[in-house]
Formats: sequence, structure tokens, C-alpha cells
Amino acid sequence: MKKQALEDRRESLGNTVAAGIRRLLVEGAFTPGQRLSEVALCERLGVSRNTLREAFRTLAHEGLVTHQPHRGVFVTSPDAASIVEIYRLRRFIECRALSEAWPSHPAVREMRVAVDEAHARSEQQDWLAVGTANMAFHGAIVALADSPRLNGFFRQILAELRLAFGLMSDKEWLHAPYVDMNRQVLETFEASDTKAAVALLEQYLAQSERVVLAAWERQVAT
Amino acid sequence: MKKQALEDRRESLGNTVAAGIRRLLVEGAFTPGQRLSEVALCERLGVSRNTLREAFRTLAHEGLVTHQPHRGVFVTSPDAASIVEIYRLRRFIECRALSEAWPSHPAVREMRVAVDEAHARSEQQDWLAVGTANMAFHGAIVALADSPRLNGFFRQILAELRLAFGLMSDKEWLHAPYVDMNRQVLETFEASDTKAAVALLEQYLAQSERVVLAAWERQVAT
DNA sequence: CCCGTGTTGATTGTTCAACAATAGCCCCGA
DNA sequence: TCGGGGCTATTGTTGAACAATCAACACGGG
Repeated sequence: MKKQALEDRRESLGNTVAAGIRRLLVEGAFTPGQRLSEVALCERLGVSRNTLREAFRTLAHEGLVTHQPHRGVFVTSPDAASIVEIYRLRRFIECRALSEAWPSHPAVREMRVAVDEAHARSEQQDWLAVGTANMAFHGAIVALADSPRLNGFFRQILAELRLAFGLMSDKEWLHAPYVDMNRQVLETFEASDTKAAVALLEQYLAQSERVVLAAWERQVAT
Repeated sequence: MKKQALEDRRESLGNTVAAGIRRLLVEGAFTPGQRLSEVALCERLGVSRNTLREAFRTLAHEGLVTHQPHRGVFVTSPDAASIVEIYRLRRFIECRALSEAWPSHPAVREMRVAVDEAHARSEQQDWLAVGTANMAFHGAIVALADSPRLNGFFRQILAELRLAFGLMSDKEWLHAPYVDMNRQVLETFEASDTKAAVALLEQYLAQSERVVLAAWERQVAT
């Protein structure tokens, strides 16, 4: 078979498969609303149906696919309400985490790493990697709150949001403007001006929401 | 076999099994840290190992059980850090939801129903049902925010907290004092004094945290 | 032409049996 | 007491089989 293609794996195969499908999803390899056939996918991935079903259950729990009984699993097709809701949650969570953050929290280093990574990838015009780095930046902001459960929840809604990104073609316009804004937020925060950093972040999120919503509406028009 | 015991079921068997185990967990039928053998449970529930594994994966995602590769699934044993974290999240989420709530939101009716139910069960001294009703009350508070994703996340951490309740014997002391406090919060909110209602809720949560933590420490001492 | 209605094919839901892989345990020897 | 080697029970994964359900289509009556 082709199992060894994904290294030795230290964890269960079901999780490995779920991670593989998750990557395919955020890379836009499937179109939203598309049905994922069990037999086709388990043949393509070289795993059995039972294992694939476990992976499906994981992804369904994360909201990346939706499961309809006796019909199959479908790539979640985000609607405008979901986008609005997710941005509302992001403002709620990120701003609070940043405003109450301990200035020398270890996650600040992660924020710096993510900003540098995004900048480097941006010069290579690798917009997919820029998006990943930006996600890591905002994940690091939430990590400031020191709540593993909140981290997991946030990672989940961010992955779902990224599914919506896959709908759009202008990856550059979608990610490029924010690498500098991220850096600005970080440096303002490092200058101990937390209040200003939060204001910047809030403005960042509002702008991002506008762009994403506009692109989404342009998408459904076609 | 014994499948029809749980009515006709409209959804998949895996979910039904997960719901059954979930109920057993919050009712305290298992002791935290206990290992749940696959063969023993699937024989007891009359389902196959694959189906039980799907249920396990669901519960592991919810944090009610933890899965250790090649060792099995164990009932999550909450520690003090988890209790503190969950109460921090509750204050974060519930207070915000209540403070920004639309006064005539449909979820207010759910809050009223939960308060009445808790009162009725309390007179019957059915403390397990009182706990369920109290959980429904706080779930309704979060529902004020109109965010399905937040609702799901909150339900999850509340279920995890309830796992900690299972550790303690004094169910009455754990639930009874709060049915009146819940009613007070609701009536203050209905009187359009949102600020006071939030203050009451915050005080409620702080007191509950103290009681649960104290009981938890008494528990580990034995 | 339109509309129920059965029939059929495909897909999912669930079970079962088998084997591989691993962790924990017991026993042994130094 | 400690470390090593195998034994056993349990989990991880597979493949096949059958039941249940859905979607599409053909058919016949109005």
C-alpha cells in the first residue's frame, strides 16, 4: 500500500488521515458543497472505510465537513451568517486575550515567529503559506489567555473560516495586506501600549471581515 | 439483539451510543481515571467495536474521555487547573452574553423554563435533575449571544465540569443553593437591570467555583 | 402532459472475523 | 534490587458481508 508516504506517524492512522483531508480542504482541493464519496476517498488514500469514517467524524466535529445521514459527508459550504458569526467570535476572543495578556508571555515569541514567517512567505508570493502564518499569529494571540480549551475552539473556527477563503481566487488580496498589520499589532503590544494594540487588532478584524464578506458575495453572484 | 431498547432512533447508532455513555458519565456511573474496555462496553451496549470506537472518538473530542494510543480510553479525571480554567471561561462567556443580550430574546423563555424545572426538581430532592436544569439555565444564558458555535463550545465545557461534579458526594450542597440564585439573576435581568444581573451572575459563578474547588480538594485528600 | 408509484442501483450504516502492533506483566537471572 | 526477554491481553486496522436508506428512473393512470 501507500501508507508509509506520510512518515512513520506516532499517532493513530485515523488522525493522520483526518489531518491529510484537513490540509486538502484548506488548500482548496475540494469545492464547498461537494460530496466526498467514501469508497473513492478510501481508495485514493489507501485506508479502509472504517478508518476513513473515523476521520470523517473528526472533521465533522470540527465543522469542516457536514454529515447527512444515509447521504454522505459534504464539504461545508460557508454562508454569510457563518462568516459574520466567526468574525464576531474572533473580536470577542482575540481582543479580550490581547487586552488581558501578560506582557512577557511565551506566546509573544510565537507571535513574532509567525509575523516573520508571513513576511518571508509574502516575498515569495506563497499566499497559501502566508495565510497559514497569519492563522498562527492569531492563534498565538489567543494562546496569551492560557486556556487550552479556548485554543482548541479558536483553532476550529479559524479552520472553518479558512474554508471560506478557499472559495475566493484573490489569495494575494486576501492575505497580503495583513502581514504588515500583524507586525504593527505585535510591535504596539511589545511597546506596552496594550490599549492601542487592541484597537489596531479590532480595526484589522473589521477590515478583514469586510473584505471576506465582499469576496463571498462576489462569489455567490457567479 | 437489544437495539430497540433506545426507541427507533432517527440518527446514527454511533451518536446514540455516545449519548448513552455521556449520560452514564454525567450520572457518575464511572469513576474518573477508569479505563473503559472496548470489548466489555460493546458487549454491554450490544454494539460492535467499530461503532463503539466512533462513539469514543466523539466523546474524546468533547473532552469527556481521553484517548491514549494502544492503551485505551479513560474517563477524564479533572484536575484543579481544569476547574479553574472552566470557571474562567464561564465568567468570560456568560457575563458577556448576558450583558449584551437583547431583552426579549427567545432564550429568556428557556431560562424561565429551566428555573422552574430546577425548582420543581429541587422540591423532589432529585439533585441530578436539578443539576441538569441548572446547566440548561446557563446554556440558555449563552444562547442569548446567538452563536451556534459558542453554544456548542459552552455545552462541551459544561459537560466536562459536570464530570467533576461526579467526584463529589454532596449533590444537594452542590446544586441546591443555586436554584434561587438563578431565579434572582433571571428576574433582575427581566427587570431591565442588566448591569445588576451580570454582577449577580459573576458573584454566583465565583461562589460556585469556590464550592467546587473546595469539594475537589476534599476529594483528593481521601 | 402531469403526477404518483414501484423498482432498481448505488451509497451509507453496521457487524463480524481476522491479523498486526503495542503495552503491561510475569518470570528469570545476575 | 534491577534489567531483560518473552507472553498475553488489548487496541489498531483491514476487508468483506449484509441491512437500511436514498435518488433516479421507468411505468401506468388521469
